[in-house]
Amino acid sequence: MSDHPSEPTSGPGNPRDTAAGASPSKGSPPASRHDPPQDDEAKTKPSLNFIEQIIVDDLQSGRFDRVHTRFPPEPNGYLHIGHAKSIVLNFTLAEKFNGLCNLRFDDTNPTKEEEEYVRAIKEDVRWLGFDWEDREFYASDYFEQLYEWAVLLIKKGKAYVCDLSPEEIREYRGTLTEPGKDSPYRNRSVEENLDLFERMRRGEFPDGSRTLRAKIDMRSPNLNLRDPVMYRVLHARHHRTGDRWCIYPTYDFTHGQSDSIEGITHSICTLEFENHRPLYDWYLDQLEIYHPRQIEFARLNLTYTVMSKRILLELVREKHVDGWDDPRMPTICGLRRRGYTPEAIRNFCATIGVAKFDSTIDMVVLENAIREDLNRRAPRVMGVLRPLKVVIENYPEDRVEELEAINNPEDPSAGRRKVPFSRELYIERDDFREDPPKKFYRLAPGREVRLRYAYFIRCEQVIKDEQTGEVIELRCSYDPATLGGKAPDGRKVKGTIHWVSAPHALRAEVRLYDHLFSKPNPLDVPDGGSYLDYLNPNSLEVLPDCPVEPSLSQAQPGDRYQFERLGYFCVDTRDSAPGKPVFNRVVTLRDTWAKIERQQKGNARR
RNA sequence: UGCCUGGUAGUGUAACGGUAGCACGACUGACUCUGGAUCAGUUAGUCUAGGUUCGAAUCCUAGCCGGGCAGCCA
Repeated sequence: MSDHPSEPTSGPGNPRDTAAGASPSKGSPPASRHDPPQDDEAKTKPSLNFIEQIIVDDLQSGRFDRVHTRFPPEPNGYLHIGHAKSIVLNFTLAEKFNGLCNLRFDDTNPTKEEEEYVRAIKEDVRWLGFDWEDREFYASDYFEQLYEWAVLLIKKGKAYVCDLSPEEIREYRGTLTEPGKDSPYRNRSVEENLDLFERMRRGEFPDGSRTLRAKIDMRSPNLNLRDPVMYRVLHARHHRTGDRWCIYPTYDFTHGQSDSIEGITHSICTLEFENHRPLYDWYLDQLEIYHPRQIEFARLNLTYTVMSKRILLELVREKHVDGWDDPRMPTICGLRRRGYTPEAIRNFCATIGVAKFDSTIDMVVLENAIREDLNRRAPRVMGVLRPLKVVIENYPEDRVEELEAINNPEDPSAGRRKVPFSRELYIERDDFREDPPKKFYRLAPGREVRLRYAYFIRCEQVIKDEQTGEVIELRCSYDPATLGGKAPDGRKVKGTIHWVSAPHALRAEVRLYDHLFSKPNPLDVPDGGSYLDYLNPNSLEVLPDCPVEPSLSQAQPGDRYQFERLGYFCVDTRDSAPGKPVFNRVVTLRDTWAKIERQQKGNARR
């Protein structure tokens, strides 16, 4: 990622020495020898997003002379596509301006965080293609420093130990429209506060009995400034610090200082922290340490899914999906298992842009991103999802031809392969209609179509199940002169369909996915309802036994293919077995016929 | 009723006081051994009302509408 001279980074326990001495208001950052960003690039490339614009301005004005960002997840769940937006933003911002981006875990709540999430988050960020080098940090590494800073604020008379219960704190806080009132413990002496806070650390008090609070302003119109809690008593084992602590700093007392310690220049975060910025600034000012600049952007929303970690957790715990990596989940690992590529996700993040306006991206934009990527790189194969048997009556019983097929028309270097052809084939049920509607170009009684890479065939006879009337087999004839798909007499066929030779077919399980939710915004529920009411009952369809061309016996877990005319499919990394592959449908191909059919039905109804 | 914040085609996103552009979608058409891909074209927008200005999406004022905030979550 970075081929430039490495930045003198600060590590945990090694706060920049310049930090404490820096003028707090200007927050003059530690010097670095980086070239300022290329102004010409900024000018020749006029379309900067608003964050890039701010950075360019900061660099020009001299507020900063380098760019250092960070991606700060809490390890309390798996990353989702919304996090991808933030990851891509932070890492590419650093890249564009020749700077650095840290990975920092904001692990200040031991009751919700786990080592497993840390592992998974690192895997996902790496998979997306980003490298934080040796800059893997943890807010928990700063606990001792944070404690000292808390003591400093007590000594300055800017923090106090409060004995109010959680309920009382809420009552004293006031409401959105009414001011709060001072805690009765607000004016304890510095000595008493110091003593109490130390004893909090020593574990003398039970959970929830006392807090350390900043002494700011109980009448502030910004509720975050009404004496916010800095430390709470929590006798919980932390995944990294073990039992070393029984008091933990709140996120608000941690985040800004962590960015400061790491010498972050631009702290990119989501909109809901806008109201917290004055508080972060207050801490930084009181502590007289280096100021990063916080910039808020709108988080990603996508139609037909949810981005809330809480809800995602619920879907997993209540088994509405098959784990965090269920291919229907918007998680990075879910998308990965589904068959999405990192490139597609990064392109997606690049195209959706970044702004302060709360917006919802249509799921088709994500789908288009993977289509575009896989169209370029996925080898084509033939597979039949819902087989209908075809017997070519004038084709010799024991004859087998090896026909040549193109692996990827978008990429000549992908080469060609042989596909066996014989008298008995499977075609897609959808490719036959006994009573074809207008504009249906495929097979019907008496009609001729082309079998891809093979011959023209004509449907001579339809065989049905006597009981049910269901079409079970087609009797066809082929024209030997049309091998390769062209008729010497110049006659044309409108349709080309895919097929698999029945005796040669490999059998595969295919999993068809659709939106997890049936409603564009599943969170938009009437009173008494739940997003669960909108879970799409058809989000997964399993086809256990699909004939696919024999070359697929070589497919490895994670391999992606285009099943011609159907969509892109990825060999499942969990359930696929040699000789019995399992394919996940990543996304369908654009389906013009389906659209026409929908319109026809729509018109009929009118 | 408080504070913060935002509003540009259907959906996103540019335009930095000087011709409202781009992408996706939708709709046409061309091409095609994938009804895929590709190519060409059409469609449609500055929340409202005032003001400043030769000129306003951009600056000012008022209004309207949306989002966030009352965890010892992040």
